[in-house]
Amino acid sequence: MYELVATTPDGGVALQRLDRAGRPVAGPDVVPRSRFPAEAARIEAQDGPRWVWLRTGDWYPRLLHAGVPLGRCHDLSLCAAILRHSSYVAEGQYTPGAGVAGSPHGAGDGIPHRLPSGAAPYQDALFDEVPIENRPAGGFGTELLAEELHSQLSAVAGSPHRPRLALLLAAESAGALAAAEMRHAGVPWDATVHDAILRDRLGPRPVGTARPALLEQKARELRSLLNAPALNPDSPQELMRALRREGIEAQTTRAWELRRYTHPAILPLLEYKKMARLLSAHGWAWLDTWVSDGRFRPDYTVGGVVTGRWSSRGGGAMQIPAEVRPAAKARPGHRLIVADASQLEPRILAALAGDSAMAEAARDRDLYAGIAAAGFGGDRSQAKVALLGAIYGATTGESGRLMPKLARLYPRAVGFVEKAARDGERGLTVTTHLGRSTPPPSARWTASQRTGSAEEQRRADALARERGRFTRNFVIQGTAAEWAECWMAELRGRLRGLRERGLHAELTYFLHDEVMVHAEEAAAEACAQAVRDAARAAGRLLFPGAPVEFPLSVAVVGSYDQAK
DNA sequence: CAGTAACGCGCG
DNA sequence: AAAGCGCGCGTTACTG
Repeated sequence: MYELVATTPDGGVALQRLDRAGRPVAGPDVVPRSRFPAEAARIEAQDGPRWVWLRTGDWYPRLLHAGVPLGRCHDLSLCAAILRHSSYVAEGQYTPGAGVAGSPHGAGDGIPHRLPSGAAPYQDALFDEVPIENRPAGGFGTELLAEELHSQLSAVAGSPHRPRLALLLAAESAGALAAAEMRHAGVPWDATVHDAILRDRLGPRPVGTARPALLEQKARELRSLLNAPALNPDSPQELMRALRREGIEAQTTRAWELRRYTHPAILPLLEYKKMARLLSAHGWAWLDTWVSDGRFRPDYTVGGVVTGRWSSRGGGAMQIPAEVRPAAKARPGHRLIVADASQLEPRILAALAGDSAMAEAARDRDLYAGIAAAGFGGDRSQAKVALLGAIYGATTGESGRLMPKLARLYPRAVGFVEKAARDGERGLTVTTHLGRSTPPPSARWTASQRTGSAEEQRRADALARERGRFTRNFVIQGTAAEWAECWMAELRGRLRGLRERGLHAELTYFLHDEVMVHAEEAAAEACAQAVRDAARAAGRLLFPGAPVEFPLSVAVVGSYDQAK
């Protein structure tokens, strides 16, 4: 059973029960906005329907604020974005927003969907294309949304991969709930610990925009060592000129390039860059802006990456550097359960390709060691470089040289990624295990492939290879994201069960192949077990019966830095 | 002067 | 060491 939520022209909330096919079973009930949380709580307690709405972010945060968590939903916008490109949906079977009168889709005027220029260009807001004058006053009501749901469900029902596609839409929607819940909970963040780290590395917080004392000291040291009394080390141009005068012919001021030179100024310069980075990216300004009430609350964008990975906005939630992780600290009486999937992407490759030899090697907890033992004379680093090269499409260097060897060892796995690469180079789309496809190549890309001059041909070939590397990686990264989203969805349900037993435990952070749970001491071990159970369940959901396992490393710790 | 591109570096 | 994939974001440098 579905419970549809929509806005009414006068700003109220329309709630309507739909059957399993997405058809209304009764007329909508309208409640004032203020009564929505209480009404939602009542309906949720009654039979826990699958809630349906245009965007989870429009409704769920205020329910969480009112203390009304929900179990399941169907996020029409996220599901539309998947179905729109999916190769698991037959051509012409589904058009996003086709039910909207006057929309470019409905009118059939041939206007291609423009990608909205938002933070997440791959994630369409369903009705963004509808001209303002054609939008129903007060928003999109139950009729339009019910029709959209029905057409999405029909697309799934008619798919040759119905179970996979249904799983993907359910997982993506569960992800949307989890994203709102994690923002609501926030990562417990100890500003005192963070400040202590900054003081230790940079000196006390300066007034205004002055450099902190230790950073200024480092700048003075640099000016002296480079014989450049007026040097501003923050300016790449000034820095480059100063380095040149000292005979350092670096092409860029990147740390890895500078490291190749031996000059007394190099080490202090690298230290300066590290310190300056800490200050600008995770200094006091970051703390002021993104941490409040002892919590860091990033805004996750589900499906924000073309592969289906999430992105985030605000505070760089997916780039928390190791340096400041001690500040992510469990509250008194609580613990953090931090878990990550070990070597997820190569394991996904073994499962996707059905490569039993690779799966056999992956039975080792350390997959790279297993593969090294099987064919790289026990050299783990060689095995790792070779495998990552296969997943990313390396052609040069050590990784490129090892490819033939890897291909002899695991012809099915290597053949699988090679096919994805060749398809991409030819302009085809490729698809993850559960059914997320790449968008078709851009018109510019396609035009570039019909070329004349030798110079244009070279450029076209380079673009084709570039797209091949993208599609090669897409199937792996995208399927890994699906596993991780199923893992999180399973975990979310299990944590709910713990809370019903009176144990406080909340999902607080998610990063590609890693989760963090904040739980009271008494619940910590049960959480760790829930995390492991959820991973097994995710493996069975994606690859039923496959001999591939997805081991985790799980740490129960006081602060984030203590994990791993 | 505002908007944008390029750079550089953090994460998986 | 980086390379080969995917991101966000702060700063500097440039453009209109």
